[in-house]
This record gives sequence, structure tokens and C-alpha cells, in this order.
Amino acid sequence: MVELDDSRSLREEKLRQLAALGLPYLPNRFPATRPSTEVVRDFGALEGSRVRVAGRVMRVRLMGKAAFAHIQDRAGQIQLYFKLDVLGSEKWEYFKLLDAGDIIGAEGTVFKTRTGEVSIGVEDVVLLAKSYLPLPDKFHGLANVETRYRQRYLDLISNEEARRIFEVRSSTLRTIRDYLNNRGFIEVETPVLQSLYGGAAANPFTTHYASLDADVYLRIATELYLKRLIVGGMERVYEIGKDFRNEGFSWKHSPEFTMLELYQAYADYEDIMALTEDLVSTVAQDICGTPTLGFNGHEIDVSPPWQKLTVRDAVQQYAGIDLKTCRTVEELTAKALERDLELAPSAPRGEVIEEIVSEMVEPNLIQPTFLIDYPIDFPGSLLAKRKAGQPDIAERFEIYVGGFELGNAFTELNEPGDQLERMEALARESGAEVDLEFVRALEQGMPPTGGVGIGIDRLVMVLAGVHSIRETILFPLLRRREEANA
RNA sequence: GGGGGCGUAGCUCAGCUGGCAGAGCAACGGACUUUUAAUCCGUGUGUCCCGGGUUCGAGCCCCGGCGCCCUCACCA
Repeated sequence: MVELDDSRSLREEKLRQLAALGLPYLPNRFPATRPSTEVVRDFGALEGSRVRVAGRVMRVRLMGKAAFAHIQDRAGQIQLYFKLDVLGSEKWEYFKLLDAGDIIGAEGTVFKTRTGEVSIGVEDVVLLAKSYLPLPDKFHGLANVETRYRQRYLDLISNEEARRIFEVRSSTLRTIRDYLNNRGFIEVETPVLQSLYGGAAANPFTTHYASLDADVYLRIATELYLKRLIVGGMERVYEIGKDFRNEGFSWKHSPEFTMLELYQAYADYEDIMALTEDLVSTVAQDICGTPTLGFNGHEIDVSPPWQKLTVRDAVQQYAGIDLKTCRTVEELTAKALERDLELAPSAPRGEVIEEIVSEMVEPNLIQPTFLIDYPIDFPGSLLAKRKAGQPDIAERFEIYVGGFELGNAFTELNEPGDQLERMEALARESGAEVDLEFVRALEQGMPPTGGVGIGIDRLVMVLAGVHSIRETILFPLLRRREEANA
């Protein structure tokens, strides 16, 4: 009947033929539909009654004068049964001009087939949107990683696993918000474009604001602004938003990622540990129905309480080095080099410890662990308060699950003098600019405060059991590419 | 940025030692009124990522490039 070379013009021709039948097609709306899974779930009540559904045609099995098709909607799939006798010859012709991939609306009677599948005996069908392009393999789905990311819609259409991951992500965000909102936290939004960046150690993305003729940065953290809000009396604040770090991609790093940061006044890092383990286990229970998660070949139990391990004990346990007796950089560096660690020749003590921890400790922290009490000169402790009576220890913890870092937290440094000194020292070493306005906010008086930052993408990785951060990001950044599709 | 791997039909993938470009699904034509990875009969898939080179002959070998994946490095 139709003899055209490519599938697109074939489908265009089918649409013309369908239009020529004079029946309704491509309406602007198709209201009052039920989700597919609701029809299946409520079969007992719906059997024999008329329902309307809509979705994408995924597979068609044409058998002469009858046909089965599955449509997919946001909830799942349902089978439709088309029969010449029921539809009448005109509508039957209309149906036969539809293609796999088309979006259709259907109305009909709920019944169960001989093999027991809840289905809809279609009495009326309408084309809602034409698909001019073929679907990926109906059995294998779409496997090509690059295509899955560049054309994520195809991934979502054809791979149930992709839909599942992003449902987990959505539920994670919703559960976290519910949890925090119920505990008196308020959600805020702080600037993404900043004229001075800070709050973490990372290279920023730089852009230019024409109106001010000034370079501005995409934020690398929300910390310094959220603490200003604590100074302002908000007491319990959180932000869930994108941070941007101009660094390499890896299975656990994305240049653009989502971070939860929360701050609670009158709390210290012990309180924040309790909050964190309760939050994460609540989210896991809510989303997965269990505190036991499969991740990267491990069974991870996020039920509280989590193991607490000081950096000193961890280094003793996993590297066999006693930080208490081994006090000079030279001694420590020698021991690290004995263990085949790579170190810059003049690395300061804090960096040597960091190298030991990241190489020999972290990969072993599979079950949820609070690694606590960092040496004050350990990189990343700039904004952490000193432990009472132990000025060389920062009240800081990092969360490890499955051998990788999930979050970082402090009893927040609220002494402006100490903060300024430490920022100035860092500025001398690394050239980082001191955020004097932040220090001035501390001078106004910040209550004792605990705070934590949790990588949402990484949390979703653990909750969904996927090993690549890109799997948790709908549209991961890819190099631009010429699309040569005709 | 370094190292390794991959790129073949719309999709999933084979392709041997360099010798006519392959299969399944999808598509198209036909049969079939409860199928479900429907089945049966028939048809065609193509910038083998791009550009050079070697060769009588390149999907395969060599050089250069592009893209993706893994890994290392970077990551107060």
C-alpha cells in the first residue's frame, strides 16, 4: 500500500491516511484518564465498567480482525484489546494506521483475558500524538550509554530501570523535605551566582556578568550564606541545590551536582550525627521499605546507630600508624611512604594524614560510618570549630558508606577571630580570598551551630543501588556533538 | 591531561588469518477475532564514527581526528 523508503515518511503517510478517514485525531486534550496501574489494581471494582486511559503504544500484536497492544503511561503499562466487531470497520482502519510509539487515548471496558491479564476492550480510540521515529528494541531496550544520556527520553521510554532511578531520586528529595520541614527547618535559596566563592575547596566555574562588567562564579557550596541566615536568627535552615565544581568527572563526581546543606543552631556535631543517621535511615525505610541496601556488591545496613571512628583510631586501625606518638611531619611522611602512598615532597602534616585516610581508611568504610575528630590542619576543616580542650582537633565528621564519602559536617566555627586567622593563613598558602563579609556576619554573633552537607546524587546512588553518579542525573553534561539524523 | 576499551542496519549485537556486509527485534507485504519477546510466509535494511595511508583487495592493518565508557591524575 505505502511504498516509501524511510520510516519517517511512511509514518507521515499513515497520518495522512488516518486524517482522510474523517474521524477525530490529534485533539488538544484528552481528559479524565486513569493511570494504567490503577485499572489493574482496582480490577475487582472496575471489571465491566468503562474507563479512559492514555499513553504511548509500546507493542502491537495484530491478529487479523483483532489485536492486542500495550500502552505505557506514567504509572506503567496496560494491555488494550481491539476487535473489529466492537470498533466497527472505520475505527478498525483507524487503529490499523497507528504505529508503535504513537501516543493514543482509548476508552473501553475493563476485563480479564483468558491468560488472566487485566485489559481494556477498546470501544473508541484516538491518536493524540504521532511518533515519527522508531522505538528502541522492545526487548533489550536502549543500551548505548551515550544515546541514553543524549536522548534520555528514549532511555525513560524503553528502560524501566531508568524510570525507577529517577523515581527514587524524586522520593528522596520529597522525603528529606518532609523530614526537615516537620522538624522546624525552613528551606531557603541562596545565590548561585556569586562575586566571591567559598565554603569548600574546589575550582569554580567563572562567568561574566555584562551589566556589572564583572566576573562572577557559580557557587561551589552554600555554606557561607546559610550561616549568615543562622546569624540572622533563622536557627534551622536548609537548602537543596546545585553546586558547581570545575573538576574532573568520575563515577562519583559530576561538575554539577545537588547538595543538601542544613544548619541547626544550638546543636553540635553530635546532634548532627544523630540527625543524619535518623534522616538517612528514614529516607531508606520510606523509599526502599528496608534499611538494608545493596550497593556495589555490599549489603549496607543504614539503621542507627552508625559506627563512630575517630581519625586517629582509624589511622591506627587501618594503617597501623599512631598519630599520637608520630607527631612530626617527617616521621609521618616516612611511614606513609613505607606504605607506598604518593606524597608531594613538602606536604604538610594535615595533607599527609589526608592521604593516609583517603587511601587506606575510606575504602574500608563500607557500613555507614562517622569518621570524626579531624586534625585541625586536615584539609577541609577551615570552617569547623575546635574541640573543647583539644584545640588541635576539629569537631568534624564525614559520612562514609560503601567506601565513599556521602557528607561532611562540623560543629560550626562561630568565633570570628579564629575564623579570620584561619582564612588568612589559607589565603597565604593557596591564594584563596578571605570572605570578610562572612567574618563580619560572625562578628554579629552566631549561636553555637551544627551543620552537615550531604551529596544528594551520591545518596541516590546508594538508595537506588547504582554505581555511577551519571545514572542519577537526568542529563549529565556531555560534549557537544553534531547530530546527523536525517 | 595520561593509560586502556568501544563506535557495524532504527534498536540489541555478531563479523574468523585482510577476500561479496550478517542475525534477532523493529519496519514493510500477506495469513490469523484472547495474544503477550504472539506465531507463520515473504521483502529490504548500511556514510561499518570521520579523514588519510598500506594493499590486487580494508569493517578488520597503520597514522591523524571526533565521541562515549573504564581507569589514573586533579579535587583547603
